[in-house]
Amino acid sequence: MAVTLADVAARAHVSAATVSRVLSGNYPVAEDTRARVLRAVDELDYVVNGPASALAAATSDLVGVLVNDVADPFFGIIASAVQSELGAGKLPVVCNTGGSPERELTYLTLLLRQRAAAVVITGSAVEGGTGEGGADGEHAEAVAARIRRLAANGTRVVLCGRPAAFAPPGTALTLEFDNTGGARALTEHLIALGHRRIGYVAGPADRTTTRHRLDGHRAALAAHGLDGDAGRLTVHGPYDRGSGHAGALELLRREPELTAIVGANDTVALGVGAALRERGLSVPGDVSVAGFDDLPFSADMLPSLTTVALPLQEAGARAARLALGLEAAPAGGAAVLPYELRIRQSTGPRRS
Amino acid sequence: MAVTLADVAARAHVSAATVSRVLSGNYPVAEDTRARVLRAVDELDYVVNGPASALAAATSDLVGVLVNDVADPFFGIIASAVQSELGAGKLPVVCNTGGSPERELTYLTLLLRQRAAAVVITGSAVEGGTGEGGADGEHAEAVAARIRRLAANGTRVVLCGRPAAFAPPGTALTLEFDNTGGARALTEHLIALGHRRIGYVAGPADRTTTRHRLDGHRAALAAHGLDGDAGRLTVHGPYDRGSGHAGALELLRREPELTAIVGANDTVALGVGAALRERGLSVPGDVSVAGFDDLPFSADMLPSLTTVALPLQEAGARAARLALGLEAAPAGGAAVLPYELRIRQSTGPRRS
DNA sequence: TTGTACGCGTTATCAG
DNA sequence: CTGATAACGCGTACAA
Repeated sequence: MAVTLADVAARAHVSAATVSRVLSGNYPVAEDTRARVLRAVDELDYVVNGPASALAAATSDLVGVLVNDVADPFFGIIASAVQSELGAGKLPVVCNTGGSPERELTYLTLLLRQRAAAVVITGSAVEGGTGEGGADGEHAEAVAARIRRLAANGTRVVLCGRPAAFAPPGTALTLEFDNTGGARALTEHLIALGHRRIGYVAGPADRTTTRHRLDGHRAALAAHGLDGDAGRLTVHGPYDRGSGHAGALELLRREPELTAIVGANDTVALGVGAALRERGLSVPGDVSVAGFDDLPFSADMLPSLTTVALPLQEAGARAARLALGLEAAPAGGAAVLPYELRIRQSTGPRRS
Repeated sequence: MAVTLADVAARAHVSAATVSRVLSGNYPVAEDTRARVLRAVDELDYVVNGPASALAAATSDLVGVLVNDVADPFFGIIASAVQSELGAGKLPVVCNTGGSPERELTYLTLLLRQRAAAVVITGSAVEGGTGEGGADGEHAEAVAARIRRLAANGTRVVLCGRPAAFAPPGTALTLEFDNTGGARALTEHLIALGHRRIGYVAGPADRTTTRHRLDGHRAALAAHGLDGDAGRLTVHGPYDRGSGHAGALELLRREPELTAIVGANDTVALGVGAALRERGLSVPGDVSVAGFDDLPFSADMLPSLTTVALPLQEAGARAARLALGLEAAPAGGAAVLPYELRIRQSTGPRRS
């Protein structure tokens, strides 16, 4: 890695400054000079020193992408879309936080250290104990502080799937999913099918996404006077298959007359379905099952899963464009992305 | 971002060099001095300038991870494992190459520019037209050249799921999957069940993984004198659901008497199953179906999918350790990871 | 349009 | 164990 700007400059008989300008492309340079420089670059197989230019320019071409876990298709799809939209030139630094605010903080600091050009924070936030919908837990405060600092440094911050309230006003752009609307539509669908005792296997109680989806579910129930039992018919657990399995069993224990179970997401619904099968219950004959997210495999389940589709890909791509400043900020700095109810075979009329 | 090493030094009444040593931790510093420095760091909320230190130290703490597409669980799982094993401090730069050698080259160059500490290259390679098992296409040459340069720069290179032949000798460590062995075992399983006419929906013809899996399949067939028809009973396509769907239909057209179809991977098998159902064929009653990779959803399909499990997580974690130099290199610089045949419900005795 | 010269914030070498 | 000081390689006012 011996060849530097100076070497190229010498070979092209120009100054280092000129080479820099040719490579940056943001400054007028005579055509023949440029050609000479480019040839020298090629002949020497010169590769820019990223850290050096980042130091001098005070910004790198790294873009941080915080996700719970890339192995989870929900995040994998978003991360993939971000990365694709970034195009060559920008490099996505994908960080698994596992949903832990501490690790979020750690990575945000690391990204701050790298002078990242932008940061996309995906996934739900952990809510503080006291606030309701606000961002006032101590961790939320710390994360907000980091975001403020990032923004002050010129790093663009985009929240994707997290309420705008979790970043100080004016420091970030936000893309939210309509979790409440989707959940409500889903439960309305079940109620329309005649279901009255509907179980809900929710995510961890302290996540915003969990609460929003639950809010939508409860709103639908309340609209039909069915919310009296809501507390008893709700169990919490992580957003995984095991939680759906255990949750379904627990719900059935609490209320054998259940005719429908909603999973906090598709993966949970998968576990719910498996538990039901083990119990000898048919889906949707005995019990209807529904999920959320519409991950790729959901349509291929048997029976295919009724769920709520979220524009994950679009969200990621748009987040990337916002992060690069290629797209105008949405009005008010935040946009809500639409959901789409996907009624498939796992839900049907209530058993008589 | 005004606060620098010098500011901290001033506050702690020491030199910048001392602060640097305290923060790097790789140099003896008096206990009280260290405490004073640490306090100053804390009080000023100092954050190291990554690019600056990368420039001075000639290496960053970025680790490149090249994958086909993180949205694909196969790669998502590996990437996630790499990232988790990296721990805080190292940042994973995840690059989607879409399997394209050009983009692989582009990202490798970008990583070279960043002075990445290490690079993990996952996924199969594209084979040159002339060679057989070698790495002599022009693209392969170019990629090899980049790898050589990376290695020369001190960047550790780890190939994960790609033959060692695709990196110049001594420049990279390799973790390979036993695709051939797994494929052979899978087809042996089908043959043992009585199947004689077995279709195969393979991946793109020019990928090493495709060839290796096909080799294993053919070897099993040959061992039982069933390879006469192999060419006719094989179709190629991308590693996706649509390919499995179309492939199954085409195979059925070519040979209506087919009693089993193997997909190049689980996603392809999903498509195969869907096509079969549409044709009114039952699985495994009429036709047995098998996949490869054992992705998370495979066990939950109905019928659950017989497949070959690969230690994706372990591979990613180990690749990360090799990349960090935390684990001794395997003998000969390359290790082959074991597969595990997972016999489930999608395969059964040949219909009579 | 091109060259000069300095600064970016760290690390590492070399004294002390 | 600690302090100067010289790189590290590039961007960019400023000058020509």
